[in-house]
Order: sequence, then C-alpha cells, then structure tokens
Amino acid sequence: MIKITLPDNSVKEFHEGISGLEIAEAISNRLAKEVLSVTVNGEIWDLNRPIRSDAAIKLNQWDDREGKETFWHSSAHLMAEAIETLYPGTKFGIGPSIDNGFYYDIDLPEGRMLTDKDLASIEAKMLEQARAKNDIVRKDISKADALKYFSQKNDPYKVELISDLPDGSITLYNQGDFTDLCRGPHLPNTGYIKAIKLTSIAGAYWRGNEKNKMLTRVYGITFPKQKMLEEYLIMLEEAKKRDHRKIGREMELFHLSPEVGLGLPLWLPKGAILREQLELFLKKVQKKFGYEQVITPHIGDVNLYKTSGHFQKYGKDSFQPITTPTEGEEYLLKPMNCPHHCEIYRFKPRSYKDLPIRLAEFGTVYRYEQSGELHGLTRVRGFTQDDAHIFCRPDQLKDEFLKVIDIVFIIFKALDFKEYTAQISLRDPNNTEKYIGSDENWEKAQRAIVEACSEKGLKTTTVLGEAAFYGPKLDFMIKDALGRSWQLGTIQVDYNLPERFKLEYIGSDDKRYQPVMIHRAPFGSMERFCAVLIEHTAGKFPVWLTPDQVVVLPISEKYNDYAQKVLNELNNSDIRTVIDDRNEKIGRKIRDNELKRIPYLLIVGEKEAENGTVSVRRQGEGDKGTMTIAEFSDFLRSEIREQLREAFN
RNA sequence: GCCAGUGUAGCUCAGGGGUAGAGCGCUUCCUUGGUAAGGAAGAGGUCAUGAGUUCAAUUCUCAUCACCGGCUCCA
Repeated sequence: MIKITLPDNSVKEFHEGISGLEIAEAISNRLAKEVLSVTVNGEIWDLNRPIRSDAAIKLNQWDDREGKETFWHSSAHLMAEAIETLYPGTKFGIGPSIDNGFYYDIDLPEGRMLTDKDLASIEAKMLEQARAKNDIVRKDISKADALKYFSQKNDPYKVELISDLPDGSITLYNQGDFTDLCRGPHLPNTGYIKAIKLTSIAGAYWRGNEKNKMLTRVYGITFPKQKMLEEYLIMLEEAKKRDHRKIGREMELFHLSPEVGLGLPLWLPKGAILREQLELFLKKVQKKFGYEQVITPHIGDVNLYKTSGHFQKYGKDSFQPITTPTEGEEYLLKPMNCPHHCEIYRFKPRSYKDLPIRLAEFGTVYRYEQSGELHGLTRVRGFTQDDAHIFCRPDQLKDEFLKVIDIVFIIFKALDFKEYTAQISLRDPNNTEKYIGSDENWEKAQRAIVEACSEKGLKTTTVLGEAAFYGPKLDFMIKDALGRSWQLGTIQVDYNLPERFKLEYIGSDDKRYQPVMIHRAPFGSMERFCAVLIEHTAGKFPVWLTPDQVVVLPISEKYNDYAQKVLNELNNSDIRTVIDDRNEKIGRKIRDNELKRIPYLLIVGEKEAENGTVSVRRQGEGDKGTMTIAEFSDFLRSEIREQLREAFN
C-alpha cells in the first residue's frame, strides 16, 4: 500500500500502482469525469500513469492551470495528427500549450502552403479524430531508438530535439496512427476534446532564431464543451471593443497618420488632456519623493552617444545621424535621455551630501523599430518616457530602488491595475560580450535588484539574457485586452554609464567616488501606458483623468444663458466640461459613444435657473440630487480626492 | 526584416469584368421641453498605389505601400 496526500493534507491509502484517474474515481464520479491530469510531487502526470510510491498529489481539472495545459497540449497533438493525415510528409517542430490555447510549428511538404481557408478542414479532421476517442499512450524509449524512429520519418526537427536530450528521459506519445516525441503529460484519450477552433496562421522561426528556417505556426484553442468555445469567442469580440486603437478613434484621443510617418502618433486635444493629467499626477508623486524636473533637447551630438556606447550598439539600426552645414558635424535624434542627464550631473562637482540626485523629465525619444513591430500606441517610433535618473552612493542604492518600487505601486493603485507581473531581467551568463561593464559591476547591480525585490515581498520571475546592455532591470508587465503582455514600468541599475561618463562625487574623506545610477520609468512610456490604460478601463477613466468630466445640458434654448453661466463657473474651478445643446446654438450635440464616457451630467432648466442650482446625475449611478454649482464643485473634488487617496496611502 | 490575411465615403461594412451602395457621422432646414430624440433635403469615393491581361479593370494577375494577426527584435 502507498500513502497519497491530497491538497487538503488528508492522507489516503491505495494499492501500489494506482493511477490518478482511479484515485479520482474513488473520490467521486463527477471528479473522475472532469479530471484532466494529476500533479504528483509537483510534476504533472498522465491520469493513467501508475503511482508506485507515497506521494502528494493534486487532481487537475479544467479550472486549474495545469488541467488546461494538459488539455491544450493534447490538443496540439490532435492537430498534428490531423495535419499529418491531411498533408502526409509534414515535419513537426514543437507544439506546446500557451496561455490561450496551443500551437504547433510545422514544416509542410515542399510547395504546400497553408492559408486561413485550410483551417476549417483541419478543424473538421480534428473533430473526427477526437470523436474516435483514441487512447493517448505513453512509451519510454531509448535515445538510439528515438533517433532511429524520427530519422526514418525524415523529421530533422525532432531529431535535433532528441539529440539535446539525455538518454533515459525520452518518451513518445501515441494516439491513433500518430506518434510524437513528448514529455507529456496528456489526456487519457482524444475524446475529451469536444470543441475546436483554429485561430490563426503565422510564420515562426525554428527555435526562435532569425537565421533558421521559418516554419508555419498554427494557433488554436479547444474546450471540453461546445458552449465554452462559444463563450470564448464572444469574450474575444468584447475584447476587440476595448482595443485602444478603436477607442482612441471613438474618443478622439490620438491619430496615427501615415502622412506624418509610421509609428509617430498625433495626440488629439482630448488625448492630450489624458496625457497631461497623468503627467501632473506623476510629477506630484515625484515631487514628494524628492525628484527635480529637468528639460533636455531632442537631439544630441553623435559623440555623446559614442561615449554612452549606444551608438556603437544600435547606431546602424536607428534613425541615421542628422548632418549640418559644418563638415563632420553629426547629431542624433535622442534614443534615450540618460546621456543628457549624465551631462547635467557633470555640470558641477557633487558632494556625497548632495546625493541622491534625482533628475526627472518627460523626455521624448525616437527609436527606429522594425516596421513589422509597430502596433497602435504600444509600439511606436517616437514616444515620451516618464524618465528619471537617480544618481546615488552605493550605500543608498537599495533604499532608492525600494522607493522607486513604491512609486510604481502608487501608480498601479491609483489606476486600479491589480494584475501585473514583475520580471527581473539579468544578463545571459553564457553570452557576456553582448553587455558593457565589468563582471563585478554586473554582480553588484544584479544582487541589488534581487535583494530589493525580496525585501518588498514582490513576487517576481527571473529571466536570463533579458537585461539592458548596460545593466539588469526590474520590469512590470501588464496585459492588454487580448491578453498580450506589455512591459510598462521599468527600473534599471547601472554602474556602467557613470563609468563611461566619468561621473564622480567627493566623499567625506575628500576622495573621489563613482555614483551608481538608476534608470526608471514607472509608466514606461506615455504612449504605451495610455494604450494599456484605455484597454483596462474601456475608455471609462477615473474622474481625475477623463478629458470631459461634466456635460451641462440646458433643457431648452431658454436656459442657454444659465447653462453658459454654469459652464463658466465650472471652468473657473478647473473642472473640464462640455455643453450639450440640442439646438446647437451655444454648444454641440454630444453623441452616444462620447456621452457614455462622461461621468457627470448636469441638467439645467427653469427650477435650476431660479435657484442657481444644477440637477446632478452620475453615469451608471443615477440621480445625485440638486445642488449649487459651488456644492457640485466640492462634491466633484472630493470624489477625485477619494479616488487618489488610496494611492497616496 | 520574415510568414499569413486585409485594403471600397470620416467610421463600420455590403457589392462586383461594363467607371459604385447601406447604416452611422457631416452640412442645411423643420420639429422637439426633465432627457441623449423625429422628419426632409444635401455634400462626400481616381474602389490603397503602379504595371499587366482585356474592346472594357474598382473587380482578374503581378509588384509596391499601408493596416491586421503572429515570429524575430525592443536602448
């Protein structure tokens, strides 16, 4: 007998060799029907794989991440089976599950192409093969046999994958006539898969390397119930309505004109208000944290970027230098603000008592992103960073780093971003020549970040090889409407630029020391941040941000004068208003889409004009009663204070 | 930069070898009084650009550009 520990810490005894499915059956019929895989001592297993010793297990259902993973991984195999049936001779790369379904990278027989129209026939074949309820069977195999099998099958990709695996760890999975190299786990049989939608086709390089052959990647998603697929498709439609490009046009926030240039957004009046409010908010926060605003030019001498090392690393792939009538003189559109800020630091000798110095700037930078990369406001070629550089003594580094994390938290709180991930990006230890700076400095910088994060209790993931070329960083990522992750806030520790720019401060012992630098942008960029904000709120911003806070509506033409008076008074108190006038004598008609996103409606008519009041309605909440204009101003201001209070606590 | 898809009015889209349509929006007029309207008239398009096939191309073919979905990249 073996002891099985369940997630609630209860222990049950079963005979040796019992499977996850049998345990589920012993608990309840319903569980047995719904369970998809079993986690055994932290490792996800097939349901029918025998458990031979004491173990802690968890039975994974659809609602568990592990359950979905198993389900979609098996779906990828099912798709491969269908594709092999329909297009014999196809070679297969990898086919994992992803956040929203799965994909398989395939190499179709010479001359064969896959287009969207082929997806329906693959779907149909998959359904057919799913209904056959073929068992998915796991088989241990020696490395030699695995290599032989896939060499015979003439599949170079699998052969390459197997070559990298140690002998003794290789398993094959078989269903129907299809056999794939796979670690598993998988569903017991293909019949679990009831609803299938192949979503798109894309090119993808083998092993993600640009120099390798491009394979065809087929994306799909499957569900155990048809209804779940329908709900998913509806959810996708809803998500598209929140797309910042669509709302940006509807709300007249920004415009991307090809006449101006690719990836160079134009901010329309209302978008400018949104941006300005965000900037004011952050400036206020930064003032509290001891930052000083600076302003620097949009171009800089090429030599400045040679000093920083940026030119050598990125010059060829950037906007090219601007020449002048003077022979040999070259300027670069600034791709980042740090060199300028370093020069501000160097303006005069600095004492250890001056540090930390925190220089902040909403600095517009220009980067020549690849054309295929441009995407609405999230990936552009000209954008404004909410940048700042902190120059501090080594002993102040951690404290400063922690304070920057605090600023990021304040922003996330004020805007109700709850679901973010924090990623620590370190340099790739096997490829250190990609980076500038000494090993010692890298070590120090990386350690500072890791320690600061653990001190904050921040849950982080760590990725090697994702660091900036001058230093490691901590990034905050947020998902957009369609679940794509975007990097917003970033905090980077840098020992290298201070060295390159020969930055110094005088210590208490009258000796010269080098400061440490922190690059940080809690929004990331105004463009990307606004994009993600729009998708999160679907354009219904908090009152303090919204471009139009109040609509004033005169009930008839007779009250236009009074409405105008109300408007003027509100405008005097910095409240952002529009007037809605059916007769369009004093204002314009406010349209549906627009109206839904304005939080307050003030109705003025006979009664209000007599008493000097307004009737207040709050979007989605209804009547707030009749009040004087002064009362309403106070009311609105207190709502804004309320919205921001939590952020500052 | 690479793979696939799309490109028709300001927006959302229908159509289709014989030089264009709808809804919304826009302009003008009328109507409308506690709520986000109703009626009438009107303006708007070299059907992305260039070449080819054809008696004839917005429609078919090719190329280019842009956009969309991915890949790579992302200081």
